[in-house]
Amino acid sequence: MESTQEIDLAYDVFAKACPSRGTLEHITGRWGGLTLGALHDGSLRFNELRRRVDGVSEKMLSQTLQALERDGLVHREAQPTNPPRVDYELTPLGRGVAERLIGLIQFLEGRMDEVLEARLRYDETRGAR
Amino acid sequence: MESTQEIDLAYDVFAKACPSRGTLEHITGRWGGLTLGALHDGSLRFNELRRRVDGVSEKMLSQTLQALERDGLVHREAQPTNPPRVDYELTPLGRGVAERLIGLIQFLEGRMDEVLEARLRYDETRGAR
DNA sequence: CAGCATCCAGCTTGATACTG
DNA sequence: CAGTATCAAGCTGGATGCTG
Repeated sequence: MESTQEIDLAYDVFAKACPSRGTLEHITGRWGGLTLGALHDGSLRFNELRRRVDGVSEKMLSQTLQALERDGLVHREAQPTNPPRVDYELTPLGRGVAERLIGLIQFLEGRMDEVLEARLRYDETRGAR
Repeated sequence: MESTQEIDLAYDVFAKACPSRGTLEHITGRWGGLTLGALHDGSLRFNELRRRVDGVSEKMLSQTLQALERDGLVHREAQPTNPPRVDYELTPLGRGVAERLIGLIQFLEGRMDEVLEARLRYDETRGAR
């Protein structure tokens, strides 16, 4: 198990020591944001989540959920039934993070026309090879 | 030059097609956020940026800046002097993104005590092996 | 169903060397 | 100074097979 590797290199965010760096990577990483987004609508079971975060492998979903749970952003509720049932939901902290992340995403989506336009200009200028 | 690979797999953010996905990765990626953060304080030259975003290689900084410029988040101003002088600064769009990103980061930093506490609890419970 | 362990391909990154 | 080109190494993530 090499999940929680916590590399945490020697750089930081704004020239200040940044202990949140690791957590931030769990949030903004490949699957973290998608997972938080999916859970923002409500509690979900493992395989529901897997379908919701389309494209994630069970390995990555598992790793992602463990990281988020460890950081206190997601709560894991396991019923010892058979077959097992495990529900995941955002903690209050996780909701705060998810909302801000969604805010960023929606801001961006609202301006994608600007982005696309900028890309066209850029590609015309330099993409000319 | 393999920079703008734009893989853009078949998944999306909230079960909706998500064209902003690529840009979001530039923003939240390894160096994108750091770079936006550094530029939030004002215009910087390449090597100033390199020192500010401590740990970044010139290759990665170059790639990151190109991606952000292409997305219209960063403006590049090159003086054809000798030695050359190139200044980078956020565009209005970039500032909007940077502010939201910083908001997220500061929210997180303000609650790192909760995160750290959650980790302790988690490690006690499961880290017990 | 809900995961864990292993294998390994390929992308990402960092070092290094070079250009204008 | 401001990059580009090339290359090796290492981590990331997907596929697969197995457990409870």
